[in-house]
Amino acid sequence: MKKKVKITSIEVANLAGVSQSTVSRAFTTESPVAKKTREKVISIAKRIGYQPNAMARSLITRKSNMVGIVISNVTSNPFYPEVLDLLSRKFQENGQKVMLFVVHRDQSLDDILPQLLEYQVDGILITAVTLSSAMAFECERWGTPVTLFNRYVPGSNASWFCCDNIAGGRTVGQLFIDSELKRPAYIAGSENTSTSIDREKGFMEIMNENGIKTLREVGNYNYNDAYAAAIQLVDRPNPVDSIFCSNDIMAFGALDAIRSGMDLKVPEDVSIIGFDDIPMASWPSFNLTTVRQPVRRMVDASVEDLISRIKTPEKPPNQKVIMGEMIVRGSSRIPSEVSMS
Amino acid sequence: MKKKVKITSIEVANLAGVSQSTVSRAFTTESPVAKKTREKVISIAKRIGYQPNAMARSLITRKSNMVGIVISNVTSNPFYPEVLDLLSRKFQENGQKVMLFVVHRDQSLDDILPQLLEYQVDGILITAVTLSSAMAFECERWGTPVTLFNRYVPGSNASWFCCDNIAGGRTVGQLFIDSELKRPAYIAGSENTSTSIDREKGFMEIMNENGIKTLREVGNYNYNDAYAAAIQLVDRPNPVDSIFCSNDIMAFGALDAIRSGMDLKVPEDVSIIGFDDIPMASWPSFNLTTVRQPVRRMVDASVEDLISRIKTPEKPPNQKVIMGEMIVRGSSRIPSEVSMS
DNA sequence: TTTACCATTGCATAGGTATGCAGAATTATT
DNA sequence: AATAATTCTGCATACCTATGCAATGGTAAA
Repeated sequence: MKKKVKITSIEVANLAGVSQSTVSRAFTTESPVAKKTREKVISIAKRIGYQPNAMARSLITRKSNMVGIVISNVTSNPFYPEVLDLLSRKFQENGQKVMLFVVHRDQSLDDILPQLLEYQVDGILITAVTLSSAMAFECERWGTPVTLFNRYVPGSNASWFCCDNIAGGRTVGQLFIDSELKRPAYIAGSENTSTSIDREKGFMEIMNENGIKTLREVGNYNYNDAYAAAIQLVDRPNPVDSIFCSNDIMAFGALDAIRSGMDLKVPEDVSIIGFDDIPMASWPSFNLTTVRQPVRRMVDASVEDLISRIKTPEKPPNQKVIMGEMIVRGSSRIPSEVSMS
Repeated sequence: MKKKVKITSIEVANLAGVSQSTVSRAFTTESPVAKKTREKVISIAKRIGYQPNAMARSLITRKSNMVGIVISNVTSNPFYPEVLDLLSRKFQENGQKVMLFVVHRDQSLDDILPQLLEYQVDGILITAVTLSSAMAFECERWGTPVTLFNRYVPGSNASWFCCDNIAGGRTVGQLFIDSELKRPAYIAGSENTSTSIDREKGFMEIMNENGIKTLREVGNYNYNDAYAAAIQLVDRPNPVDSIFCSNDIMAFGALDAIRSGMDLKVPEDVSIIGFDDIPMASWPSFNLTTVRQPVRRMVDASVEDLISRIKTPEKPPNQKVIMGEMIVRGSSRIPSEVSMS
């Protein structure tokens, strides 16, 4: 339909009566060009619809101004769309384009990272996905900085920023104990994720310290599995009186299971606490007590880290744990005055 | 920390004792290379960690194998993360990388499209964002095909694929009428979106045909505004008995407003119907009657259209409307036998 | 054995921009 | 007005890979 002729800087140069170099310089802010010349070039460029070719530029500057974002669980947990939104916005503000990969369970990072490296991304941000140390090494060899969001890799020199999941788990446990709940349970997310493992660890620590036996089910970070798990925990001889779910979505599943499925009351019969504090948690239907992840700060820290390591490759990686905040709403019993020491 | 030396095809060539051309050909499936040579090259490449530079390749082939996805509402409506997930997966399956832009209300497409064109994307897919005809023209001039998902631009020659929003609105209206509801209302999304306008149009058509007066509020496609709007509609002398919300998230807001806010019953006092059928709609807490958008088919159609127009630029654009499906659940009164003709 | 033919390979160049260096044009200095 | 100091500009080249064309080698046909 249309002439597929790409307009190059040379044509602009010819029309403006200058050299190609000058056109190039006109489009680079710091380059030395007479103000008048630049204006002429820019105006002609606009008229004929010229735009610099980022590929050619990247080839020579060795900077693509692209970062790779690898993410998963975008549909199963509303927390991650929010993360993606914030990440993407922040990268844009810093002049970085985003190459996105949404990973599914049937895919491995090992197939995705090479594609990112092939496109010369300046850095890679990985969230909700576990990075193998082999791949971490591959990126290191390639000289591309990697930052993990809410995951970590022990051996590597990737940066990472996590919510303090262990502390979060402890806080929840402590709240249950202060509320004199005696039969707690934990519904795990996906078994091999550090987030679920750490939240469980903190929670169980507190329970062990207080000599309280704790049940455990697996909800795979999704609503339906958590719904079923909650039924298991309650529909038994010695039902639990409190459930800590490793994320909010599962907490909703548990809530619905307890209320609609079992026809019990929350928090009178069962206290339920989640993790994330996604926007829905504050909706009247759920009114969920939960641990708020400091998304903004985690995003800011991650992006700033990655960008600074792109600018200064010799910088060492950063690793930081950021505290969450307990948000008490109506789905959990409140500690009575008496029981508070 | 690391030597930032990029490994090029020339080094592989030297080590393998072949020319750079041969290395290049070894990495291109259809190129004529002796099987043995290719194996040697590949193995050496793997050993020293060589990967072709996609930028350089794109420069010469004039194909970036990247498409741009422009999206918004990623956090406010769970429908769009799902769309993004499916789109991204489908593009990946077709060997296209995705450059992502998440647009916010304070941003204009006019700033974003040039960035995509600068990076030589082979095509652009826009969803949840309105494209100005000026920008449509700009892409056309550049020779880059554009496909719209759930939006359309009257004048342009962009492709678009929409759910049949008018028909969806009519179906909802008809259901209310069959259920003998007499005081219906519509809660609009964002005023200037074609989706909200069309759903309203279909709904109002039916109401007008039946001579039923219909109230109207605006919910801006978000939970809180719809919550407030629903209160308005019910907390008044002559309260409504049925509400059609332009998407599911607003329907949840309306539900919570009616039940928690006003302490009324759904569907006994008020019937509520949404649009989208996001996964949450089937949760027991909501159990929402809604119009399911045929996401899969819309995604498949959009991606296939864009890819085919990338391969064959002279192909004319496609425009198609795809029917949704009414999913009846518990939030709406069911037509009695008697009232069915 | 000679000729024809096919499968591989290398050479040379193109794709569009950025940048060091040197020359040209302009301004400041005396 | 002449010279020195700046500011601009153009030339030539590099970035890395893909590909048309010609040359090479080898094999099959005669």
